[in-house]
Amino acid sequence: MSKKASKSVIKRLPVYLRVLDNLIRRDVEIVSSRVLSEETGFTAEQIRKDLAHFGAFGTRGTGYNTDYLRGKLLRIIGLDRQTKLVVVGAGLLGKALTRYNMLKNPYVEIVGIFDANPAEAGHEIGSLKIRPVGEMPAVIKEQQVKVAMVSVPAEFAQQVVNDLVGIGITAILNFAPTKLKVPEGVHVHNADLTNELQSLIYYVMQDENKQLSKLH
Amino acid sequence: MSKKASKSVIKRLPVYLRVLDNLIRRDVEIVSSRVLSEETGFTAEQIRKDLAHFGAFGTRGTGYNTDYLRGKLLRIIGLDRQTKLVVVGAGLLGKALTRYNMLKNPYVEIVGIFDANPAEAGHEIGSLKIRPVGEMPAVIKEQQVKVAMVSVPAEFAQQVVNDLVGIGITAILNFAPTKLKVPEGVHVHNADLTNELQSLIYYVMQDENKQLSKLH
DNA sequence: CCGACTGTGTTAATATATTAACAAGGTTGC
DNA sequence: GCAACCTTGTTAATATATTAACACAGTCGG
Repeated sequence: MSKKASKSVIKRLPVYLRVLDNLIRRDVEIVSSRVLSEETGFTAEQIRKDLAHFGAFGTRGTGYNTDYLRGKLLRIIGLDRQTKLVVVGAGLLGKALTRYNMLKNPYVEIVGIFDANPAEAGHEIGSLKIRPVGEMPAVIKEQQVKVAMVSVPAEFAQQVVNDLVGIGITAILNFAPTKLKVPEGVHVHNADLTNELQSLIYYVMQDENKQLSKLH
Repeated sequence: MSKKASKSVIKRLPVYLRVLDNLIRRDVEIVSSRVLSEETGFTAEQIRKDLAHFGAFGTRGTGYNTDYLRGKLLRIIGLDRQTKLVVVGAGLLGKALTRYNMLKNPYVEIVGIFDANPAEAGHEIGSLKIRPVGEMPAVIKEQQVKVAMVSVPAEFAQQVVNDLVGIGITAILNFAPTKLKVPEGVHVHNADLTNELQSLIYYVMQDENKQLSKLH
């Protein structure tokens, strides 16, 4: 354990958490790194090493107690208390993100979804009303929200983010296909869906070229 | 150049492409690795190295011709011909993905969006009608589609993917929060939006803990 | 045409991440 | 309570990725 965990490790923790949630739902009480490997796609060695960064959570000869490990992971990631967040941009993607997290992600609480288009305001997603962006600062300040998901068109993203940072947001999950400039200390994770698709296409094309060259 | 490019490099190529598209739209003809660095967030050294994997595309003392480099990147990624793809699952996310790519991603052509729910069938996204999944095999086979985006609920994802692979799909962008089992040779990229959010929260909590410990 | 400058492409050095190997701890059956 | 068997946690070896350094090629002003 001890020395700080690297980015790659942190990215895998939520995967472990999800698998544990599923195992617990199926009343599995003990799990080995090998089974976790099958469920996650990462190697068993890597999983053991990842977990060892934060402590010794398993029992030699047996494996990991699912419930106990889940609790530890929640604490490590910081999900042991519900994180409040807002969604900016109530297009199809913003709505999808909001509804999905409300229904399926118990570790976060969406306290507001906002849109610049007044026509959207008033529409409901689950029990949550879409509100005009003008009301956003008050909500974020009052509830001391730190995390925002941004799903506005690329051309508005930087301005929106400037505003968010100005009223106390320190972490942004950015779905707009654009590089955001933020002050030191503000975290931005980019979730550019087009990039994922395009790099996937690279591998498809590699295969096709390989097939073609075999014909010679 | 020569020896094959690594995954990390491939993931950055679409970012370069997007930035180049933007520069060309603004009639910028020449760009240096330093400017690309500002626009992408990657270091200039890394950008030069990435591009050098595939050839020498720049001019020393000057920089890169935007139009020329864009053409090279398209060819490298495999986007020089429109890639056909299907979307399976016409929930909010599936609709968002479909509409976004139809409007903003000229490098792919969505040839069908399918949903198991008959109530969805007939609804239109842009000019594309949502169709029942029963019609999916015919479309994929006739048009020889190789790439699919899967945005169905997690519990159906594996079955859907089995079907897709059976009718010729070799690359899948998976939005369902589940590990997919696929035969050798089929590419799966996972775009789990919850994971991104949760690892972001990790960093927020790290900061907050740091703040707290400062008070002592 | 020459010297100062700019920015690429390549090679070397460093850091990060993954894989492998194994010792130590724990369990189970007899 | 001992022997055979598991599975973790740790340390060592390997591979990948990033950063730094710089030689080389081209431009520009005079």
